[in-house]
This record gives sequence, C-alpha cells and structure tokens, in this order.
Amino acid sequence: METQPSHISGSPCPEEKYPKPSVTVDVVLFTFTEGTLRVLLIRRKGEPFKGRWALPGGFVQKDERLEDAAARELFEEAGLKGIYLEQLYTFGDPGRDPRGWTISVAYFAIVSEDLTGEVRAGDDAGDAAWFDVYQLPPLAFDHERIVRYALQRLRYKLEYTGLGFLLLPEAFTLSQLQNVYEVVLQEKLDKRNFRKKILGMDIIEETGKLRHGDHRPAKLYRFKAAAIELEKARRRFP
Amino acid sequence: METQPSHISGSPCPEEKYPKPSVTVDVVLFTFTEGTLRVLLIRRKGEPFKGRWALPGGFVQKDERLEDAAARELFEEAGLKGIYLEQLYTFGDPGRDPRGWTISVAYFAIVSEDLTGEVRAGDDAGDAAWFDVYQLPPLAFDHERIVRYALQRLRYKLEYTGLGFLLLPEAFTLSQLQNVYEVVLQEKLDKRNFRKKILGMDIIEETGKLRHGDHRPAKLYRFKAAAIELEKARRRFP
DNA sequence: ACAAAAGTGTTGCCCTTACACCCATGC
DNA sequence: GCATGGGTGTAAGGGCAACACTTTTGT
Repeated sequence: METQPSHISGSPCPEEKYPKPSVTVDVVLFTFTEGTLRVLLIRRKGEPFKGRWALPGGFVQKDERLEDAAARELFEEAGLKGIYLEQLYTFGDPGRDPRGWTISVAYFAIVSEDLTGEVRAGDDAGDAAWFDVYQLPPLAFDHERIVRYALQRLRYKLEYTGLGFLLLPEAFTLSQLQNVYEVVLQEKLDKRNFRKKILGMDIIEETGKLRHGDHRPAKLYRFKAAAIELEKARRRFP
Repeated sequence: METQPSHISGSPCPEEKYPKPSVTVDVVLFTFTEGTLRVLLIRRKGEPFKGRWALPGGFVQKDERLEDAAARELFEEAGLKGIYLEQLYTFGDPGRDPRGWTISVAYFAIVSEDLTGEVRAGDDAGDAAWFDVYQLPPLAFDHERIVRYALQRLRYKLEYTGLGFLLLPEAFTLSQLQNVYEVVLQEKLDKRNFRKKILGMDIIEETGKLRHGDHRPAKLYRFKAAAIELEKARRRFP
C-alpha cells in the first residue's frame, strides 16, 4: 500500500474548497503452502512505517477501474498476473494514514500454490514474502484489521462455496483440500463427510493420476473451470 | 449523491503529479409501505443530471468516517437520524460521473415504516420521495446499478438473517412480515412454515396487543433488541 | 510385517417442505 | 351469515453428522 509518493502529506492543493482524499487499493492475497495459510506482505521502503511489512497496494490512477488498480499493484509489487480478485471493504477512518486523509479500497485475492514461487519483489517495493496468517509481524497502517476482515471473508467463502481449491496447486488430493478447510476454518472435519460434500458439489473431477508420497498413493483432482465462472457470476451484479 | 459543488469538473488542482478522485457516499435506503418495497430518492437540483432522481448522498468530508458521512447525508437530505447502515460496495469505474473522476462508497440502509413520514427534503437537495424498487424512474449516474446491487444484498440478508422486520413499524403482524419477505424475495411462501421459521429464530416476541383490521384481529409482535445487536456484531470485525 | 495415509457406507436425527381446515371479526 | 384474513399440526423426505474398518504403499 501507498508505496510510492511520500510528498502527499495532507493535501497537495491546500485550502481547496472541497479537499479530496487520496485513494489507494490494498490487496490481501492468500495462498496455502506447507500446510499453512499465508498472506503476501511487502516490506515498506519509504516512510511512514519504513521497514514494516504491509499489504501490497498503492494509489489508484485516474481512469482506472478499482479492480484493475488492485491487479496492477499485484503485478508491479509481486509480479503476479491473472489472480482471482474480489472487492472486500473500503476503509476510510480518519487517522488511518499518518500522512493525511487516505481512503483504501481493500481487495481479497487468492492464488494457487503453483504461482507462489513466481513472486518477486517489484522494483520500487521492498521485499515480498509470504507469512502465516496466524503469526503475522507488526503491520503498517490498519493492515492487520484488513487482514482479519479478509480472513473472515475467506471463512465464509469456504463455508458456502467450494472454492478452497483456489489456494492449492492445479492438481491436488482430497486430503490436501481437507487440510485447507481445517486450517482456514480452524476446526477438525470428518473425512468421509468432507469427501461426500465436496464431491457432491460437482466442482472438481479426477485427473486420473496419482500422487505418490510416503504411503498409499492418492488420487489427484482438478477443479472444473465452470466452478469458478459460477462463483464469479454469483457475485456479479444482476 | 453529489449535490453541492458543480465546479469540480476534472481536478480543481490540475496537473498534479498524483491527481485524486472525488469521493462520495451514496445511500440506498429501503423501507416497506403500502405493500411495496421502496427506496428513497432525491431529485437533483443541479447539473449534471439536473431534475433526475438520484440516491441521497454527497461528498465525504475530511476527518469524517465513511459511515458517518452516509448518516450525515441521510440527515441533511432527508431529515433522518439513527438509521441502520452498513457498507455495500465501492463503485469507481471511470466515466460514472460526467464531471470527472469520482469514487462512490455505497451504503445499504433500512428504515422502519414508522419513520417514513418524517422524511423531509433537505435545504439544498431537491424533493425527496419514496419509489417502488420495481418501478424506478430513470436515475442519475450509475445509481440504478447500485440499487440493483443493494436489492441483492437485501435478499441475502432476509434469507439468512431474520432482519425483515427492520422495514416494518415497531409493532407488526406475522402476515405483514411474511408479505415483506414475499415482496423482497419475489416468491410466495407457505404461511405455516414461515411462522414456524420466524418464531423458531427467537428474534421477535408478542406484544400482547392485537391489530384490529377488516377481519379477525391479528397478534402484534415486536422484535427483540438483542436480534439487531447480534447481526451488527456478526458484521463487525473480529 | 508394520506404520501411515487413502479410501469407503450406513444409520439416526433434524430440519425443511407440503398440505387443509377452523377461527374471529367486520360488515 | 358470509366474506376475509388469522391462526394452527402432522407426516414424509432430504440433508447432515456421527461413526470404524479395509486398502495400499514405502520402508
């Protein structure tokens, strides 16, 4: 968030009759690796909160759709493209940015574990790194609150849609998927009921391949593309 | 929305390095009177869209929380106070305001039929009036889209919370409440099942009084205050 | 052969749905 | 007394939660 200009303390156009806020987008990007739910954070290079970790994000540009701004920031700061994005909430409390009046439109995003390795820090952003959601470092601005809200949204999403697989690699086992649900929802689930429920949703299918690990090999599944389209449509405007 | 200043065409501070958008709040306020679901609209006094109907709203002021801005606009433009409000969505598509770059944080609001009569047009806003959601006049800006989105939210809300009574007077009959659900959800409901469901939710209680109408008198109910607190808590941040 | 994860069905319960008749009042 | 909306119970079906053992592999 708000990485680039540091010269916008207050209004650059003082004594305007109708002062305007700065508007930023911030993205809470989730993935799931090594058995933990993770969020992408960027280390801030400039003031304020220099050196602290913050959500990827930045100023919205003129003639840019809000969602496009979120996608652009993800690309500029982390090299990621084509990510699942949806608007989360808009935060505008006075005092949330020490530089002055700033409103942030937060986005919620999910990326497959596959792309997790592609993350590279952007040029003018600091390091980028994945953090366990349940063990975050101190964050800049009100970003901790934004992450908490996003986590709540992720829980709702898993509870009534089947989109947990967005967090996983393209091919995954049912045990992996169940693990995602258990970590996100913070509760233990029954294996048989879980499988029945997911398979009954008709959103994933067998790939025909097996994953060989330490023990009995597991069937690999992939999601049906239609499932994502359906969810997107569900959230679109009537 | 955007009633006051018409001099903000483009940026008042041209050639800034980081131009800022204007930020407004718009409120979709629902109520239920005479058997129809209604939205409050304000006739625009100034350009653009002069004379058209629009959602109540206006510019966010500095050091003002977004929700406070929404509440303030409702008071200034319609004389209403203490309304149930929740954030709906933020609209920022380029071109949505012919005057220039404007982002609108839309709020969703519900008012009891009791207060419906208190609506009076604000000083600098035009007339205020209630319109049947299913028969809206042409609206200014992208307000029709915002209303559609709000209606979708209202449906979700009635489906899994019991907050339909927020639209009704303080004391209401179960038939009135069922009628609200039927009009909002656009489907006919079974009387016995509806009553079982609502009473089972433990959110309303008998007042002990009866409403005398044309036929057999009906028991009057009121909602339990705890029900609203519960819903507010559910939406609050963890 | 053994340890460890994968995989698989049945039962009971509850919640949801479908459905029809009597009641109390105003006119 | 009749028209009109108010009010009530039950039975069947579907979905969800609880529960334990066999299978397949790697070592």
